[in-house]
Amino acid sequence: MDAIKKTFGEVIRQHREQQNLPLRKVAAQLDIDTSTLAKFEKNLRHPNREHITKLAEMFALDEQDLLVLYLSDRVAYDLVGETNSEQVLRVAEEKIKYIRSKNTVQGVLGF
Amino acid sequence: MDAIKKTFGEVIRQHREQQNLPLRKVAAQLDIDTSTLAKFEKNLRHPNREHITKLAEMFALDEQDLLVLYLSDRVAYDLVGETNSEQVLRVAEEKIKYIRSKNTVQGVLGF
DNA sequence: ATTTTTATTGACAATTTTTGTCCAAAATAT
DNA sequence: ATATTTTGGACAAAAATTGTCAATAAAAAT
Repeated sequence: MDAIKKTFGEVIRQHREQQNLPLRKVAAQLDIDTSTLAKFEKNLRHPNREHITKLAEMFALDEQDLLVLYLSDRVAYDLVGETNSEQVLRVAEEKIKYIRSKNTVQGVLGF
Repeated sequence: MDAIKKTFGEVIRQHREQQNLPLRKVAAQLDIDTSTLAKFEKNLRHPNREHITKLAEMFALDEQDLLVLYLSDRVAYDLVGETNSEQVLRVAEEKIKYIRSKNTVQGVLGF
């Protein structure tokens, strides 16, 4: 009920500190600069899928949960400045369902 | 109940055709190339806020509704490929509320 | 208290993405 | 048939994003 309110970066940092790992070590595993990881933790740079996967592994987190955390950050950030954000989310949900119901088959979508 | 399932581009085109306006005329008002407008209608290019405002004016649409239509397209497009899109939307909604409750004042957000 | 390690941050070049236009071809209307 | 409209690829320009470096600060260790 509170975890939901943490950002991707906050969660990553929390876990890293819990294990007393310096940026250096985690960054090494991700094959990135410590600076880049520091920015992930401050949400100043965006990790890619591979980064997310590796971070989930390292901290024994459910990858899907971590992905949801990350994606919801982005959506929230995009919409927090919009007055109608709730409506946007509701309409978006309907649209996603609708699009999926049409493209029952593969992944590529005309949209 | 069905309008929700239309994209921004589809709606714009619908209204333009209803009024028998060629791309040329609408594009002129927006001060863009006909080709650009054609792409807006096919969701191959993104209009900016000013474009949306002008389009709402031209077709006597509620600007906020049109904006919701446009933003929800983007969110839907971003998430339609994700298995956990519904969860993402729910978490995003909570986050938006949370962020707003913290930044009760102005617009700039640390995030 | 000094040294060593870690974290922070801005600046930067490189890459990627997005943008709008031009142009030629296709479609439609007159 | 001619004129008008629409389409879509290619393109350069602009904008956004990326990851690193390097200098600095902060923290921890000795």
